[in-house]
Amino acid sequence: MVVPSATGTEPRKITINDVAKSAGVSRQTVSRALNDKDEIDSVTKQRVLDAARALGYRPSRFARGLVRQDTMTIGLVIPDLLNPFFTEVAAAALEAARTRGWQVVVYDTGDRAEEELGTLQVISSQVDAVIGYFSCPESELEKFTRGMPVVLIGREQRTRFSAIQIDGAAGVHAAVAHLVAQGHTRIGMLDHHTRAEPSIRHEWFTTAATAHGIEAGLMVPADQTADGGGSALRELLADHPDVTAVFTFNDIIAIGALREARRLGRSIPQELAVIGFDGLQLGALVEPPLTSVALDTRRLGALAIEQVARLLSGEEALAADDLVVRGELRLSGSA
Amino acid sequence: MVVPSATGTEPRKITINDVAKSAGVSRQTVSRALNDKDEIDSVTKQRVLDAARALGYRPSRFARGLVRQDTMTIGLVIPDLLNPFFTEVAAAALEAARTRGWQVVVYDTGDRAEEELGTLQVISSQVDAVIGYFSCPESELEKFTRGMPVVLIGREQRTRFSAIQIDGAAGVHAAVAHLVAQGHTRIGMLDHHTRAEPSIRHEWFTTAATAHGIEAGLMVPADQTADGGGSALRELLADHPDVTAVFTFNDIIAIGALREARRLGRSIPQELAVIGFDGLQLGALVEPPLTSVALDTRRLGALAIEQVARLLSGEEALAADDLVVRGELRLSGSA
DNA sequence: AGCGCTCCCGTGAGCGCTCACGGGACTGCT
DNA sequence: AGCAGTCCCGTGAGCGCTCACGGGAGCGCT
Repeated sequence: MVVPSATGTEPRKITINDVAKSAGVSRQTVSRALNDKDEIDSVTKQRVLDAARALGYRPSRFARGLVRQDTMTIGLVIPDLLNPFFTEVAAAALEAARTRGWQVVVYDTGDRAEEELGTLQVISSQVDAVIGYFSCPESELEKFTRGMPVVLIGREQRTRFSAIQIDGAAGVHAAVAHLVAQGHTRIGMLDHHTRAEPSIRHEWFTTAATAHGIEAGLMVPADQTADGGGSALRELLADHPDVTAVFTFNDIIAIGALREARRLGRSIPQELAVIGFDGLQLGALVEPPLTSVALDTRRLGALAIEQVARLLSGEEALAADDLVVRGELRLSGSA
Repeated sequence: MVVPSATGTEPRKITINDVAKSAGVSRQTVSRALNDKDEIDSVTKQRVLDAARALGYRPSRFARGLVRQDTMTIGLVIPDLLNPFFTEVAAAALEAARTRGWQVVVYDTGDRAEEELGTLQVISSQVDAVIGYFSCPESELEKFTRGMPVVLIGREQRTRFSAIQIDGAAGVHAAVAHLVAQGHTRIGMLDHHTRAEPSIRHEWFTTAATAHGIEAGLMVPADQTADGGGSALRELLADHPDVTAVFTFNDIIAIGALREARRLGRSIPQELAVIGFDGLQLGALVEPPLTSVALDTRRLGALAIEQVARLLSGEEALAADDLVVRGELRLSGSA
């Protein structure tokens, strides 16, 4: 019952030897009691357990980990846990890791690319592998992860690392096809506000659009927030009032656009159809529910963990072609 | 450049001694090179670094942790990362932990109370402290966390553990006051669907309601989902068509109610005012934006980490009265 | 009595690393 | 030449734990 808390004085760590001495046995016997091993008398075992409890003993995970090489800890690095997409990815990774009994240390870089390197440096000496969504150049990544399995998420270009690729080409094509079938001919896109070049999702959009013989130049960059989506939509409609449908970089932007459309008095989907990307659960909460090119985030997490497992065990790693999550059009109320 | 991956054969761990041998120095010199210590020639240092890289050496966190007692890892146990409230709590805790250079291992029990014990058992030998939202009885908690600092979140009754208390009394009072000021007299509540007794939030509501001289008996239990909120609202309105305002257990339920109200053709807030609880960021995404009794989740996370720090260092712990996060009415479009 | 067996328990070794110390080689000074 | 001082580098010890082994005590059997 008495848990001796360190009261300002030297909180010397209680070791297995202290317990052994207190119980009048050897450290090995203590170890046996604690780990539920066989070769121990049940009376002795209870005595040891009591002593351990009385002293407030807790085994050192370091010492144990040093001798038993079984605990696996992987680091999950994401830009922003509050971004629902990454929340879903994280939840999926946690779930997949749990089935293997792995620990997951989560690092949120707060959308600051410069934090990535610091995080990576810390991480590199704390985990057995890394799963993450990085924006820093590959060379930097490589520098801090020497010899450690790394699985990237949503990295567009092929790298020397494993990467779970997100392929939305077919899904976006289906989305545009759907809009065209509904009679839309003027379709805009609210892209992600990247520095220079448009996103790969924009590429998918333009290919799909031209394949359907419609103009694909109606693009406005948007901040990756609901507000960003809203103002981008306003901007788009101001320049091109004849636009009747928009495809967005992701669901957050789409939801912002949805909200803005309502404020502008445009009914959805009659006067403006909206299709997002990601397929967040969140999309079902807004009204009307969001049509989206959905990603299977659970599969994404499972794939990442699976690949880490293979890299770690030296098994044959999954080929790049198997590490793909494809977007799939999920029809709902907004288009 | 060559990173010798374990190719099916015995993936023997490369130790500091291997690097030392390869570089023709002692292990201590290797340690010096890797840890950026002083007493080493820069040429030697480079040679060691090259050797380490060539061998794909990565220091063992266990061995390092065993001798340097500085890395702190805390476990964060939450029922469901996909529940936005817990996402915010987790993000806040991560942020607060980061400023201290602590690692955070996240465990998602998937809303299954029986998982809590298993998780706790694993956790108890893997982290230095636990922050979590548990539903299991205190006695069970105690059994698995002997001698380990534990900080609970939102635990209603006082326990022998530290707990960050959520006090919504004043906020809920303000919410009811606001509704009354708007002329509402028939105010319902969509409570959390607990087993037996109503939630403490419901208590706050009834006290606030009776204080304003209005009937507080209009309660319907709801699943903690948007759909749950929707059907609970439908049920409430079916039984009591004269209800013009609802207070909900949390924002998710409120958002579901909002959606359902729209479907029923009730305009918000004119024909139905809705006030939620939690103050999720999510509330700003729906239309109209949600009025809510908001919790400062960042403060919640910071408090939890702060308390853990004190428990860990043996400093004087924060008193229960300081470990309170108070709900505050945040007015928005829905009421 | 002697053997083998089971049931407990303890001892040495070692996991991979860092800390404290010691000591050689070289410099510059008296 | 002799000495202190600086700059490197290596050696023992030990962090706290588990594994492999050895061995004593007690039993029943031939």
